[in-house]
Amino acid sequence: MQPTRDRIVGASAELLRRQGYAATGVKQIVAAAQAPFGSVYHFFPGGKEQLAAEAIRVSGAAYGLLLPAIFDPAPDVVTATGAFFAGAAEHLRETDYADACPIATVALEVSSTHPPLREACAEVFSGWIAGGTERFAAAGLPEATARELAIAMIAALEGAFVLARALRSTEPLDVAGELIAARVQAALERSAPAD
Amino acid sequence: MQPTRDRIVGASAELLRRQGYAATGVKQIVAAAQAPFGSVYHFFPGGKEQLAAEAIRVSGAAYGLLLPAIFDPAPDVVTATGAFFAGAAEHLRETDYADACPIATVALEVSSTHPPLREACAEVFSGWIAGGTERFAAAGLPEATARELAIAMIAALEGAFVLARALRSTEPLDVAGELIAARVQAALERSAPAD
DNA sequence: CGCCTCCTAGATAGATCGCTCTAGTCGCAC
DNA sequence: GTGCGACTAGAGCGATCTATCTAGGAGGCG
Repeated sequence: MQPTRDRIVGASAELLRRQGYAATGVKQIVAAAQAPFGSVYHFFPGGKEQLAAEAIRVSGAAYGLLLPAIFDPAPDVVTATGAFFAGAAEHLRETDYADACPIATVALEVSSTHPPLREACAEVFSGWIAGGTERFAAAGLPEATARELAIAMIAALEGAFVLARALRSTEPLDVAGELIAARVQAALERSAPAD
Repeated sequence: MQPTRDRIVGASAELLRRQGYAATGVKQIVAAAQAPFGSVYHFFPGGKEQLAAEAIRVSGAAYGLLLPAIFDPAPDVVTATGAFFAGAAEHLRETDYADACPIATVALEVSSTHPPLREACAEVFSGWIAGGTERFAAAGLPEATARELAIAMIAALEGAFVLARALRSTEPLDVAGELIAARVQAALERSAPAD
């Protein structure tokens, strides 16, 4: 079994992803993690907030690894972009529309009320944007265009997740994925017309 | 002063938008609405959940009115699309990144835990999609294309809100707005090449 | 062996949660 | 005036929340 601390962080990340910060109790976390209650405050003297901040950073970093995992082995960035959305749609369907973005729920919930958690979310998003920018730039796009596409891709994914979970349909993910992939293609053609 | 019932719904909508469902207490709602506690359970025998469902529907419908308000007087749909995102960005800045989508926070929070609230959110989103489809179709686009653009527009807006609130920047809204407007333009050119 | 540190274990405090309940006020119909 | 329904008003219930507290077990080191 994983060490207690890791189990606590892992269980927190999963619960935060599904139900958000306020609705997730410390008791619920320790029950899911099969950990003693006191251990939470031993490892995280800052309490629930510190634990949530770490869970956000850890699960955000883990989710960010999907970028290289999907983009690097793909034949081209357009295919990779499409696969990115398709994979998200599949995972969402498999988990009965529960597992979308690991941090978006918390991000919206706490942005105006818990500055440390907002900052943790901001760091994660910035990391994703940097990762996406890197991939698009590696495909030959100018830095500024690459960054815009990365932001647009992540925004489209997040928004499609919102619609998909509420509507219980992957249509938004399909539509958004196609649109972003088309945009990436168009940008590539524009930046290197004589391919 | 507005009737008590309306003040309760209004205060609920505002608090739900900013902090979500779980973090918003009934006591906090009546304090903000300057209403007696008992009135909540007089008007909403279903309790907090029923109240939240109505607040979602009301504020969702109100937000949906932005679509005709912006699209109908605009010279063309491309300009309107841009203005839609620009207006959202301005409002977000004005409220110190507190007021974004009135229902997205709740939508993510409750989609897997409170079916009646998920359904209320789904109805609102469906209404917005229908409204957007109508506008794009009126501009001459085929029904299917219009619907895809409407979904993409709303998804991009929602996702940009998530990023913007966390990052405390309107850059995602600017980028997403430009991308969607360009996509609308491209669709128009494709469907009526000999303008 | 004794000692120290790290971690487990959970009882418990104090505040807050959603909600119920009773009592009272107000305006309108007759 | 009298009666009635609609609404106001908030005390208080049981449950649950986060966080603290004390006590003990496990293992390394002298």
